[in-house]
Amino acid sequence: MPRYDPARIEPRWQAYWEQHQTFRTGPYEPGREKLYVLDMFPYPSGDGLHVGHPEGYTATDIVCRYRRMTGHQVLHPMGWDAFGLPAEQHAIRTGTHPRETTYRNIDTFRRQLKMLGFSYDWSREFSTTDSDYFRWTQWIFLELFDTWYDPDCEWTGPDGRQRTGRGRPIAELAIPDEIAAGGDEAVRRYQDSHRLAYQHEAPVNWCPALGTVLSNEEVIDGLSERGDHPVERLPLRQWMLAITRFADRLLDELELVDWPESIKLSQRNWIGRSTGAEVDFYIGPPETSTETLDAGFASWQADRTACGFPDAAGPDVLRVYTTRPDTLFGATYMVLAPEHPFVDRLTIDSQKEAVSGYQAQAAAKSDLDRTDLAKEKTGVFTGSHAVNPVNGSPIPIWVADYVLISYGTGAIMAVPGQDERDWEFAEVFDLPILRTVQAPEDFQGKAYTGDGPAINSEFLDGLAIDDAKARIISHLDETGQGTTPVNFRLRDWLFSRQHFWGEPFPIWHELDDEGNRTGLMRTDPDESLPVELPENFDFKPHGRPDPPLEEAPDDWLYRTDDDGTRLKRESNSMPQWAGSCWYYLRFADPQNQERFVDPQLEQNWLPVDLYIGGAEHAVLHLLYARFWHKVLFDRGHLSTPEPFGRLVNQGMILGEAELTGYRDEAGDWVSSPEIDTATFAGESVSLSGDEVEKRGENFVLKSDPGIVIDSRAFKMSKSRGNVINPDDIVAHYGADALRMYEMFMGPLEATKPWSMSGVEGVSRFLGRVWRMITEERADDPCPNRAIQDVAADDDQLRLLHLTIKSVTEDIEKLSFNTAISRLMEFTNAVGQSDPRPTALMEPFILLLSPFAPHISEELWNLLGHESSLAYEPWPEWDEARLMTATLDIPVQVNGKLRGKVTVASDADPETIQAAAESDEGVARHLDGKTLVKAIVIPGRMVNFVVK
RNA sequence: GCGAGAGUGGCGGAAUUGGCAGACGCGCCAGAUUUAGGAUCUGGUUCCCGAAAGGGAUUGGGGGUUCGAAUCCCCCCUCUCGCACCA
Repeated sequence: MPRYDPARIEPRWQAYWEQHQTFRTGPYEPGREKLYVLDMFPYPSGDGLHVGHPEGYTATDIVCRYRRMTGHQVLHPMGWDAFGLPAEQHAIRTGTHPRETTYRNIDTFRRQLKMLGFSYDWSREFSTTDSDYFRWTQWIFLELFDTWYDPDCEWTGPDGRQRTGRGRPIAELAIPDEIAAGGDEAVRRYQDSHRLAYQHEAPVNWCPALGTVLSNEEVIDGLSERGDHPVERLPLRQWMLAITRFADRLLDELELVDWPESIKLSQRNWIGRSTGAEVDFYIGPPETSTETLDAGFASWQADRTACGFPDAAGPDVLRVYTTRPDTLFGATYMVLAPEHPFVDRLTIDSQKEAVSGYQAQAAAKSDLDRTDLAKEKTGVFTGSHAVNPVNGSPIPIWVADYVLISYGTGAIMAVPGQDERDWEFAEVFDLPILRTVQAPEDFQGKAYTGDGPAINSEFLDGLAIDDAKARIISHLDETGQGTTPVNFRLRDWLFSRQHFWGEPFPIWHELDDEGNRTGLMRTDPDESLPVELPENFDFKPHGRPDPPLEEAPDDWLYRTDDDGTRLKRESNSMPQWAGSCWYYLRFADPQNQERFVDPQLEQNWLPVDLYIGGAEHAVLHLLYARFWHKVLFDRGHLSTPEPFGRLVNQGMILGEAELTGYRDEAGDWVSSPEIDTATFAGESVSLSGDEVEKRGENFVLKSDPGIVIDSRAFKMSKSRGNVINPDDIVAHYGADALRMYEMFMGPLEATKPWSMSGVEGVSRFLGRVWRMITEERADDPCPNRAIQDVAADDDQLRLLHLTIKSVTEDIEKLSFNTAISRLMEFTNAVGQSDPRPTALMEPFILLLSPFAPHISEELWNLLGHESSLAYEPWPEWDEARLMTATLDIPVQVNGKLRGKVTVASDADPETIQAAAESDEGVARHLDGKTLVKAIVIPGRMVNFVVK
């Protein structure tokens, strides 16, 4: 008597699929519709799969299985984003090589995914840590290194779209004569300064106690997350990628993709394009004092009017960026970021101590501390002044950390009258405030940032903001004191890490006689790639901020080139993002030894048609991947301008809902809204469902209904102890039940709480399906004797066709929860009927198969089919079969439902109205009233309006 | 603070896009089967009044448009998720 036993049938079909290579994508067939469906690249962590993974993976699997049955050629690969810190930290703790840990974790992940029955083409699997893969990651880095961005290049891509601006080979960069005159080395340095991959000093979080560099997330309040050790900010030579050069392209071409608006918006905000003005404030040549400042101003202005606004700010001016040039007359002081190069020079002797102290303080703070915690504005006066270019008045120059060196020019003109931050600062330090926009009479606040006529602004007075901006910009332009650049919030991408477990850079630094870097570089030739990580060396922290690879064996770290130049290998490694930036390309051609992807295969399979993953990658991964894609596109390696067509974010799965009550120190219950979580010192008590009841909006304690109880679901976390392990669910209920439950929980994109009894519900459904098809009481598996080759009746056929239609349409909408409920309705209706026509059961199994493939294969097989149903044609529905002879039509009187009438489905309005009026329940409500209007919508409803 | 999304039974969620609110599942209640438990099957289950027939209320709250609103418009409240001194 075989019951539904997933533990028996699931491994069997998994083995069958593997043996028969059922889901291997064959050679691309021209003319047949293709579908490339991709899951976001998982990091194979040591904890194994969590229940969030199967959510997206099941969704994509359903689409793929469905599309194979509709005749599409489907590309559905899986691989591993396996470089990264956890394996390295594990290695430092245990001495196990990260490679070993990584490949062991991959084995676990692969086993778990196979256990869930996903239809990946495993022959395409790879890991970012495979040298055969990172060889091409390094090659792409060399392409970036070999590319400069020509903002003026007008061209039409293979996609037919016209663009201005293109990444071009560095050899095509025009060398100015004065550079060429400086010789070969000058030319090389000039080229290096234009490459998309370049070097730059950038601060890192150096923790001397741990002897390692930490990421921003690992630093909390200036202390290390592990061990609370102090963290310093140190400038270090780093690699940067000039993603900002592509900012406009990344922004504009968002219109080419089918992504959720919210994700597009996040990207737009992250790129943060703003147009404003750069304005130069005269400070005089070095050594100018406040007394002598005035003297040079007039002649400087005259020079500028004659020569115009220079590209680079000279030593005699402070250049600021502002989006509100119309408020220039209200600029009553200036502020420099503590890191601004002019700070030292502008600080007068008596202020030196205060200023350098302030700079040191700012350097110690992380970016987070400087923003989040700095409620009260801080700063120091340099003692120097600059001249406001529109009215010639000297204004003080301050240093404050509310101005960031990395945005705009690192200096601002402060307009406290129209800027809240500047107002706050002016209040603290008692600086003058001048309103230059007329606030409305009822305006109560401090700084006024709204629109209004300009005041106290001479030739701008009376103009609204936009007009005033235009007017002042043309004035600044004419006098050579300002210009209108575009600014981005987006920064260039810090592309190096001081870690061992990442891709090495294919870069060599030239050394001088003393063994110091000259700043000149050479690259590893393409054919010598990959650059492997060194073997046999201790990757433990060596106690200095520079990368662990600095301690690599000399034969890895040094060599002498043919011309006798001593070279030292780049010792930084690439960040984890690198490998995930292009993996979707490699899947189209994973074994290619000649290229990163064959151009024909790229054209065949790209772009990704459906990309599903968590919203945590809304900005960075998607932006970085788009950036690399565009560089490769510009360089002629790709035919598609965007990597991902349709993007869907799966929602988070929370832990099971919890009911929590609170008791104070005395042990008395306290209502949850009365509790201030920050100060509450009592205990929280977990309650069961029968201890509480619903009263109005809230849950309250049954024993004391005055006490309000918290009811909510929390994010799964080890510390909360509410983590669900997919292995346990599979062991208990089977993979099909887990897959179906995760799809049945609610809409794919919604955040939703886990429910163990929900899993049981779905598992019971699979049991009903099993009994509908099989004879449970027989000793060996055999079809249920109610299943017979008889004709289905009209009602059954209507239900079948309705189910086919709904399930098909729901899958296409990714509305899996409603598709499953349709399948349930079907079994509820025919699961007990006898006989059960084969012609009903077989299409049903096919409809079920994308969701619960194992049980479906088993039942299909039981009904006498020799081979897998994976490529059976998907059932089709017949609209004519959906029609019924009669329809129940609701009848309303004054909008309230008062009855229902059954009429022929093709009845005309008069017939329907007559039937409605004669309905007993309706007639009662019409009786004695005047009929004002009758609305009859055939096939839908009737509404009588009466008085 | 700014931005986005969401508020529907005891719970997760449906609702053809303006036309029978609560599909489907969980939970609960009753019945059948069973020595019993489990499993299974059948029926019921938004709330209130009522023995019933029936009636009333109801999609976070308030207002509006409409014959008709969960759905469209305005105001407010709550929750979740991003971003956060970007000049």
